[in-house]
Amino acid sequence: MDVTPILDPLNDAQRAAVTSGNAPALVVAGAGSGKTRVLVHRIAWLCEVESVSPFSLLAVTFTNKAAAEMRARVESLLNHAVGGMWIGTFHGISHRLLRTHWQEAGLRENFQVLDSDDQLRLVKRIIQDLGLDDSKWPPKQVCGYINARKEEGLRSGRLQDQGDRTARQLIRAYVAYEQECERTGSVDFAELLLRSLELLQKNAEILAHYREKFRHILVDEFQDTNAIQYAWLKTFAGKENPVFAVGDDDQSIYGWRGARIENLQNFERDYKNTQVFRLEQNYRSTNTILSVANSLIDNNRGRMGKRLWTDGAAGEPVHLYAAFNEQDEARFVADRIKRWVEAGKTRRDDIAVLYRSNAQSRVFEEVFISQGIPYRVYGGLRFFERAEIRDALAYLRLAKNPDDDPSFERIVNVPPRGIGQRTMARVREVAVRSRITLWKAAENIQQSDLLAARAANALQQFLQLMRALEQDIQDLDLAAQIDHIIQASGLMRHHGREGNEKAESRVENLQELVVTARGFDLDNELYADMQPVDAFLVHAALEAGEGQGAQWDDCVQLMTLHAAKGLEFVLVFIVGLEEGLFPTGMSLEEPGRLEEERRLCYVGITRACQQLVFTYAESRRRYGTDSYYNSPSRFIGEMPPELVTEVRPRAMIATPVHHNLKTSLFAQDTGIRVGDSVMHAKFGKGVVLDCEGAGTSARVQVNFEQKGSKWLVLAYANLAKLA
DNA sequence: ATAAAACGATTTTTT
DNA sequence: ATCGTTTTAT
Repeated sequence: MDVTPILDPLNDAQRAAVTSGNAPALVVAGAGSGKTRVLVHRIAWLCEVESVSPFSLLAVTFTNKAAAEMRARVESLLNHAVGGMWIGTFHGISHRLLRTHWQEAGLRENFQVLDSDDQLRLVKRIIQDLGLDDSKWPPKQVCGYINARKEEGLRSGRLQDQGDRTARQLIRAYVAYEQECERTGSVDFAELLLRSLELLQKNAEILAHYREKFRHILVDEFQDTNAIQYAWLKTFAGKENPVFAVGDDDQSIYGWRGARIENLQNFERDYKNTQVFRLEQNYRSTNTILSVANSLIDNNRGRMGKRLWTDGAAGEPVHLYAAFNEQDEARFVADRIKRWVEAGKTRRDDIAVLYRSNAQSRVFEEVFISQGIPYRVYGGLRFFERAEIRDALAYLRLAKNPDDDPSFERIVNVPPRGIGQRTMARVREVAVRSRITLWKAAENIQQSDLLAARAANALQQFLQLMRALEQDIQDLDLAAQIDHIIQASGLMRHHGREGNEKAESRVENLQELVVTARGFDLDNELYADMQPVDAFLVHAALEAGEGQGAQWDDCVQLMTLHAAKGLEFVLVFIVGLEEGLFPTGMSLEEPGRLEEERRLCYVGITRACQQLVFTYAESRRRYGTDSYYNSPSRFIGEMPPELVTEVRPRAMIATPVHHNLKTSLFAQDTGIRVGDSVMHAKFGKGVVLDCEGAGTSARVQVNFEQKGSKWLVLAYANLAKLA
């Protein structure tokens, strides 16, 4: 057995972890220390050297992306596919367990997954049905309450109000919510975990089977596990199967959504004979950047203790720029970016601008557009979260299963077909009273005189449409089914009719859905034994897809600090480093919250490979009002002053200059810029008023002589420039 | 059913 | 300021 490829690329600490014995192992892996590499090589080591079958491995991650990357890297290292190995997210694996053991789990065979949007809709309705005022009981908060209880493993039946009136109503809502989920066969994200945990706890045979099966359990990002995920892992492990957990307490930034850093800190106590490995050698950043990071994070208490080091170069000092206001801040960043790119030091996509809150991206976008810097903003709605996509999938679901109430609710009047709130209230009433689904209620209600003729007729039409859809798609493949549905349901016509550019993008998204379905890869352990349609629907529910379809060519990356975790860039700007913004004002009351902000800053710093730049603005407009005399973030003061150089690139005081003339970066490709006269095949002659975005998403606003002002996607518009 | 007007929230986000 | 949601008016 040649172990060279497995062990050679590793340093001593990594190798010790990878080759450790059968005991529980905790790998405290600093930023950029090769955490994924250790997991991947550990798997390879177990398979190749310890002769552990891939079928005996369970590897758990938080995101689909991480799971996919791990699988790809294992396969590339081993040089063959590892089909039987369970690599997936907590939710994906739980889902698979529940599909396999739906009976024992007390579910129906075709139970469906509610994503957060579905869940919120349901909770909204329940609050209404309970006669609660939704301004006093915000659905989001009730949702949060339910999820938090589930994540603590608490079902509604076990909760007591203890005379607390608020708690009483929340519990009422939780009870009703659980009943609705039961009635409709729905399982939300937290339920996937809780239900699969209960499945194992209540079924000795099933538990024994999986404990026998999974001899090794590997977990990524262990510091992000919540209470239920921790219990879930512990249940799989039992006494016999070692857990190999990798994580970094200093990068725990999701405490606010239930992640428990203590899970990492208490690992040794919970698992006897744990071996702890520390990965402290960093392969990403300069020594200066690491010193700044180390020094900052030293201000946190109760750390497991870790000090990053590198045998690489010292690197440039970190730069700090005190901006006059947020425009000045963005202009400074744009200026620096231009200099780096023009000097040929990096590509633009190796540059990131990191901020605390999404709202901060705006000013950067405006300035980047005016300066012709292509950029990409992360975040926002992802593909499967878009309303039109969800509508289309709801049609598909309902056609397959008329008893799918959430889907029924969603599309019964989309596009509008005269089935309003009044009609639906009646249908719901019948459904609840007779304990039947909405579909059956809608069928039955025809025989009663509960509905006016017009409403009854509209409802009848809808039922017929769905029956026809079900018939029509029976013999089609997945992509053809979706194609047929978006046409025959009227969704396509509905969006096509509007003609504005938002509607146009919805039409494009629907077309893209067909393409996505065509390219859908069923070949995944987690979709074993499923029909393509069902697998696709699960895929849509469990994986929201990329934020922005295609990776555009060479764009500066704009994202929140949270979104940056796990990524690296040659040049990193951390902007908005002001007290009250970062750390955010809301974190100041609780010391624990402030420490999480500090870890967030640490995460940001350790994204940088070569150069790190901090900025803050002395005055900034937020929520429509200006704040003046902002103090620099305390985090700056917690770094070694000799490593942080304050820069003043402009001798003069920056006067905000309002250039409304936007010079366009697309000028390079098309020669089109603001103010030009252009010709369009359909709309005729017009003048370019505005532009935004970059690359394939670049759009221009054109004022046409005949048709008025329109936004057009440059890539599709085929504009000809007039002399 | 559609559009205008009023209202309200506004840290971070995956599944 | 701005965006999404809900209410109200046509």
